[in-house]
Amino acid sequence: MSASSVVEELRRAGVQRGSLLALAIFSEVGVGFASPGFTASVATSASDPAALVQAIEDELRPRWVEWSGDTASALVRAGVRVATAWDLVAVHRLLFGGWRADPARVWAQVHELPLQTIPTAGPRNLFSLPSNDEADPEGPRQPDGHLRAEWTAGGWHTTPEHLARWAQLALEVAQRQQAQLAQMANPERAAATARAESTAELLCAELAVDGLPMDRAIAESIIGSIIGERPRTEAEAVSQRGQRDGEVLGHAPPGGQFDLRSPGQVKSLLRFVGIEVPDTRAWRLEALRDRHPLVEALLVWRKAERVSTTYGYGWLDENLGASGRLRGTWSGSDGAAGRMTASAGLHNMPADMRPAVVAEPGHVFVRADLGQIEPRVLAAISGDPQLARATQEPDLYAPVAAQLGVDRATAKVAVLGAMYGQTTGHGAQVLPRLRSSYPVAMAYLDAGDRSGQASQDLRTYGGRLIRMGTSNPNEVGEREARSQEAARGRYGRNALVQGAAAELFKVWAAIVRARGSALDARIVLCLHDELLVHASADHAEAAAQLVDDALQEAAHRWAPDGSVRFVADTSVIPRWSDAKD
DNA sequence: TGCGGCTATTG
DNA sequence: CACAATAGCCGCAG
Repeated sequence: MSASSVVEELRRAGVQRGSLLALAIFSEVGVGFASPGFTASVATSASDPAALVQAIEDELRPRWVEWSGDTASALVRAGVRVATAWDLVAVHRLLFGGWRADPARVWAQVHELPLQTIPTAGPRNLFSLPSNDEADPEGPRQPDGHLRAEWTAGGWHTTPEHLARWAQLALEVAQRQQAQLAQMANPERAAATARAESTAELLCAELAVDGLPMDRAIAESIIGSIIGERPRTEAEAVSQRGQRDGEVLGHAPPGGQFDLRSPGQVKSLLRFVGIEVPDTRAWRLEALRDRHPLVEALLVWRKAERVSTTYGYGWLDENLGASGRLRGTWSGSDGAAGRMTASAGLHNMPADMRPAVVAEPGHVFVRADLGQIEPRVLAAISGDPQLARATQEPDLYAPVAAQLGVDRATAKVAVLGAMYGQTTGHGAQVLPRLRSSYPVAMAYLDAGDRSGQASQDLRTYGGRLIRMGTSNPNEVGEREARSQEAARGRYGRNALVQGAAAELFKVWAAIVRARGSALDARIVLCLHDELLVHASADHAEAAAQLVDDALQEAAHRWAPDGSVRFVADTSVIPRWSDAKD
């Protein structure tokens, strides 16, 4: 079947820009499509699945319904980047919270079926229940409504017809998800979040394939300056290690046997030289630098050990490809509040390594980071008019400090402390003034705190469910229980802010991704409040403008009332580490 | 072998 | 060491 005839059939079936078109693709077998009232499948032997998807994208630009980011990854690897998607896993996590989102679970929860009765995989023809579809006893549904284990276990997609059925099921899930989103407190906003979260999955698939441009020679020279040349043999590695250890142990009295990698033994070692500490964390040792030369040596050792074990030659070998791209796995909505996460050190690369992140020849980075995103987000989601007024200033903490009658540093720790749930220290002393100046914002945070303490689930501004796990009061003592309750309160309080910030960030990233494709400007790193865009030097200014414009558009779409201002610090630089402006 | 504790790195 | 994350090694239980 030719690509053009498939496109024509889909067009006749009413598929157009933005309409749901479910996709199931398995390159060895073929591809299945499903839209309302229309299903099709094409075998790989008859047509290249990726080329077919590309043709449909070019002609119709539907919103592709995909079971998960795996589909997007397969497409990107095949060179196809679609504009929009409806990612069932991403929307499932939005609706129901949590992390687990295998097809059987996604299906069950959206159909309000009990999770306990999800069938577990078994031998194919043993104990398998008949389908509840009499016309199709081999079909995917059991009489109890669950998907049959054979259909969810994987490895079954052996024919194009199976893929078409799988696409049909995806479409049904998407429609049910949309119906559930429509019942939420703010249906339009929840649907918008679902679309942005789905697009984030597309972006994650692209980030994983594209990687972060990194100069291996520079990276190796930075590593070399901290831990020395790359060892050529195992013996050399052992000797280098021993030498590093010796630099510290040389300050200790002779005869002792201490493993510097064991916190307990480091504590003993410090006691040997007359220093007693409850733990050996760097910030604590920092203050004791002058007490004994061993402390300084230990701090230097720790830094080198970190590079040696985590961000050293092994790290480069494992994650930096021959093409000069650092690649990790990306997750679009991870953890407590749905932030993006990445492996391979992409989110926690030491600042010392960042000079090695260099744009390719003829290219630059557009680096943009959001200023004070969390308090600005708090102003928006809580609707606090006084805090919203403060966001009009480029430095939000200046008007807050004036309002509270304290210096800027105090205002900052107070605001951050309020969002984190801090109850002691310098910032907390200003809490009463914060409450009287910004009562709406503070009430919003307190409500999140109370829900958390009571183990009641929360929803973010964009509609993401924050599940509050219930603890077992019988298993812990009274004091421990109270401390856990307080921790849940801080968790709930912060998840509302952090989660909403993640939602705004993804809307921003999605717009940059969409607008940037025309300039061939590509996002190569997402870092919670920072975007790194790799662009041709010829289009540097246009790309920078695009990133700034995208933020204003994102803010307008995400919080249309417009009372809160969002600001980005944007610069065009050859290296990630280069100074702003 | 798996897991909690400790530590360091980042936003 | 407030909130979140990834990741390595040690020590201990099974």
